[in-house]
Amino acid sequence: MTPTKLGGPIDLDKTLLSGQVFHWTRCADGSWSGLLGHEAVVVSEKNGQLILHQGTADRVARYFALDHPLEEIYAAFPEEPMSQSALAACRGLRILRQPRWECTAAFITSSMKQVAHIRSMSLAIRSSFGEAVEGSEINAYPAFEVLAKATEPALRACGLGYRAENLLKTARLLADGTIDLEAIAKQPTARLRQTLQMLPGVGVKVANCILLFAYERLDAVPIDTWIHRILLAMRKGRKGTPAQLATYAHRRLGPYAGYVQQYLFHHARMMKKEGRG
DNA sequence: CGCCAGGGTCTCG
DNA sequence: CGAGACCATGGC
Repeated sequence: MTPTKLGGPIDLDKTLLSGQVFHWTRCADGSWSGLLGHEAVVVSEKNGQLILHQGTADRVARYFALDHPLEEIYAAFPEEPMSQSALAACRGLRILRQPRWECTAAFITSSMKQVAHIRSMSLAIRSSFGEAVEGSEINAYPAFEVLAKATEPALRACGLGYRAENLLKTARLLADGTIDLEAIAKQPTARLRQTLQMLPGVGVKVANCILLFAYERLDAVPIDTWIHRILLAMRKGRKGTPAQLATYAHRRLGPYAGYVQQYLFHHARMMKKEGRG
């Protein structure tokens, strides 16, 4: 197809390398290939604009959240120095709108894992259980109905370790209709967080990742080890319970706290990578 | 090689 | 309620 300009501004590398999604692959020419469900997509970036090379324009534009009002979001960033330097370093990073199940499954496997290994687990699960997609190197993420029929050893063979049991139990809860990831989207955030935490392997941190990345709750703040350290630094080392830290994050990071959090997270990781050379 | 990773859950005091 | 142990695996 003829390359089409979809809009922007966007920083594609930062968006796809910031640890919110794990299956995209950067090609030698700088373009990115990935999947939206069962559709193969190829995109690139030119002058801060998203260029579509393969895929359905409106679906891709929605996935990359080109409608998020970045300037309004940036205006709501805290004046606080760490947030401002993260903003300066990560302009154009967008929070994607991911498929619910795929995002839920990926973050169930994420506990005590580095981003690189979450990716390898995702690819292994796709390879073992997913359907082939024409025009794509990788398979689609398997539906929960498919994983519900898998075995724990088969999931462990994908590198999941103790997380295999959680993913399997969650897939079975969804397959038997106990929870409907689409129907619960209309719940208010606090209740939706509680509902998600009914899934095995989903605690408050993973629930907040799912809220932010798959349910458009841009004020949700996942507090992992990185954000934990950053919040403690903002509080000048003053400690507190997880709930107190969450309340602090909410108040301090503002109405788009999830966006601020993602910029802080990505910026901190990139700084460490630079430090290693 | 030893440390730590986008944690959750259960048990104990 | 809060702290600690335990859970597998791989990158660095």
